Formats: sequence, C-alpha cells, structure tokens
Amino acid sequence: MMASDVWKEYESNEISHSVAHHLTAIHELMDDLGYARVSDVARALEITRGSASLTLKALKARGLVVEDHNKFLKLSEDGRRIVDSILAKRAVVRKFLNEVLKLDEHQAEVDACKVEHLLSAQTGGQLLHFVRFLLSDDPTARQFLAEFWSKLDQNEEWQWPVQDVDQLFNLESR
Amino acid sequence: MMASDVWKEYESNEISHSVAHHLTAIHELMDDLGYARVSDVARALEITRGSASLTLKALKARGLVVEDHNKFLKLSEDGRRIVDSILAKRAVVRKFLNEVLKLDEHQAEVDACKVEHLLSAQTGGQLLHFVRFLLSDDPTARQFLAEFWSKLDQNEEWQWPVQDVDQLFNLESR
DNA sequence: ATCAGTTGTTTTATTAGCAAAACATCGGTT
DNA sequence: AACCGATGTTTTGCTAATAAAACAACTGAT
Repeated sequence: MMASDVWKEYESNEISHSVAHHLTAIHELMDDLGYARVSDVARALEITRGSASLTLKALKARGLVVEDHNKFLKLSEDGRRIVDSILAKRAVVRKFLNEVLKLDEHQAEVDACKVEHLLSAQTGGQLLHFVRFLLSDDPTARQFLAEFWSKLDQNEEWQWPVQDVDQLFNLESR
Repeated sequence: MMASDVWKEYESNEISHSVAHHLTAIHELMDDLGYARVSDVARALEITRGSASLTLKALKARGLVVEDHNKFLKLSEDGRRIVDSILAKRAVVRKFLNEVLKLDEHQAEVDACKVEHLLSAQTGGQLLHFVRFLLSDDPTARQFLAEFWSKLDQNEEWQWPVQDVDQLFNLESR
C-alpha cells in the first residue's frame, strides 16, 4: 500500500527552511556584528526588509525571537536550541558529504543546507556517532576509508538515475 | 560571511516534495492497479480530487505526465526518469539510516521521504557507492561495521542539541 | 533647520499547495 | 426514465513566503 501517512509529515515540520535560515542568520549576525536587526537579517538572506519583517514578527509571536527595547533582535532560549540543533546537523552532514563521500565543498554545503532542518534529532545523533568514528584514529575505520576511497577511484561514472531500484544493492553479490 | 547564495537554492529546486509524490504515486499505481487516474492519485496521497487535478494539470503542462484519450494518466519519459532517481535515492537513504545507523524503520522511512527529492544526483550516487561497499562481503567493511555497532551500544544517549558546533568532532582526539 | 539615507512597517500582489463546495459528466441499477 | 455513485474540473478561500511600493520615524551631515 501507499505510504500515505508518511509523506505528509513533511508539511508538519515545525521548522521550515525559511524559518531555519532566519534564525541562523540572527545567530551568525550576533557573532559577526554583535547585533541583529530586521534589516541585517534581510541583507544576510538577500530578501526585502518587508519580507523579513513579516517573518520575524511571526517568529516573535512563536517565542523564538525576542525584540530589544530598540528593535534589536535576539534568539530566545527555544530559538537558540533550534539553531544549535540545525547547525550541528548541518556540520555533520557537510562533513560526511565532503570528507567521506568526497563531494566538492559547494555541493556538500548546498545539500547539507537543504536537509539540515528536516533530519530528526535521532538521525542527526546517529549520523554524528557514525562520522566521528569513521574519521577517528581507529585503525579499522582508517583502513575501511582507505579501501572505500581506492574503490571510489576505480568506479566508473554512475549512470544515474537507475532503472531498477530493487537491483541497486544486489550487484555486489552477483 | 553569510552563505547568502546557498540557502536560496532550496526554492530553485525543480522538483518539490508535492510533485515528487504525485509522480511516484502514479508510478506505484501503475504497478498496483495497472492504471492511474486523478482520483486514484488523490486517494493515494489523501488529498482532494480538486487539489490533485490542479497539480496534475501543471505536471501535464510541464510534460512530466501524459493523459490518455480517456483521462488515464501515465508518466512521460522525463517523468519516469525523475521518479527513478527519486526512488533510488529514497532506497539508498532508507537503507543507510535503517541498516547502518540502526534507526527504526519508520524513522528511516520518514527521513528518507523528506530528503529524497532534495539530494543531488552526485550525492545520491556517492552515497550508493558508500552503502554498497559498507554492506558488502568485504571483510574490512564487515569489521568496521561490527566495531561501529558495538560502539553504538556503549554510547550514552546523546544530549541533543549540542551547544558548541566547533567541538562536535574534536572530542575523539582529546 | 533641512535634506538624505537608513530603518521598520504595512499594504498589495504573486506563487505553491492544499480544502471545500459547486458543477457537469458518465455508468450502471432499478 | 430516474436515480445513484464515481469521476474530473472549476471557483473560492486559506497559509507560507516572497516582492514591490508606499509610508513614517529616526540619524547624521551640511
């Protein structure tokens, strides 16, 4: 049967891509400039001040952003926790794509940016464990990576997309 | 500086989550029923016929779906290629999350569903190579996985989110 | 003091994606 | 023939996220 219930969970995501970047923009602006106003966020995201104003108003209403007596923005406790989890997932995914799968930095950055806010906490946590062990000093991990990378070089360019999904993983055992 | 240009590529994605599932629904309906009409797609996705009608009209205009003389829908050549690539990425991600990272099947299904249409062809391809080698008979791969899984059990439950992103990966070398 | 630039907000409009409701059409029963 | 059910479309309305434009308020330079 169709996985009818699964696909709709996409919409039910509490944090949209846009919201994720409004929040992380505030975080980075605080680091870089020491403050973050509506205009700064708009500039950082390259959207109009009007758009940023509306989105940030909603985020204030949701309690993720708080406003100073003089229009200076700050992340709330909840907002900061969300930003932390997003940045952590982004860092893990980027590192995995770039340093393990050997995708170029831009591609890794773009793909990590696309999925960072969608991954569950469990998935992010497990992926972190995995990547940390994979890139550790452990000799087994080192040997495994060395073998994988040497195999990567031998691999012919993959003809993507693939016709038969069922045979994606059987090829090794033929 | 802010990665201002990167985050907007999300919107510029040619295939939205909704479109991805309209297309894959047609694919699965063809397999299961032998045909796919507007109502069948709507039922499969649990949306109204009106919504499906509008979305599918747009997909016909984009040349991804073609309509029979009697309102029967079919994927075009382009539509099929897109579905193939999406299903392949979904399968790879699901397998990685479930069989390597040991996330439960539902979580793996949900997260794979969320990111399947967002991953680039390159990322999907590299991930496929990685997972195939990881789950192959290769003794190094087997040993690596065994060690990882035994470490997983020892791991204390991760306190997520994380405060300091910079130290996510330094912990191993301290 | 005036003028220019920056800032924040609001209003109007657009797009994607949905629901709800009205409508027309077709197929089969009775 | 009349009715019922399923189907497909269209219209209207909603939300999120944007742009564009108008507007008000503040800041600083001259």
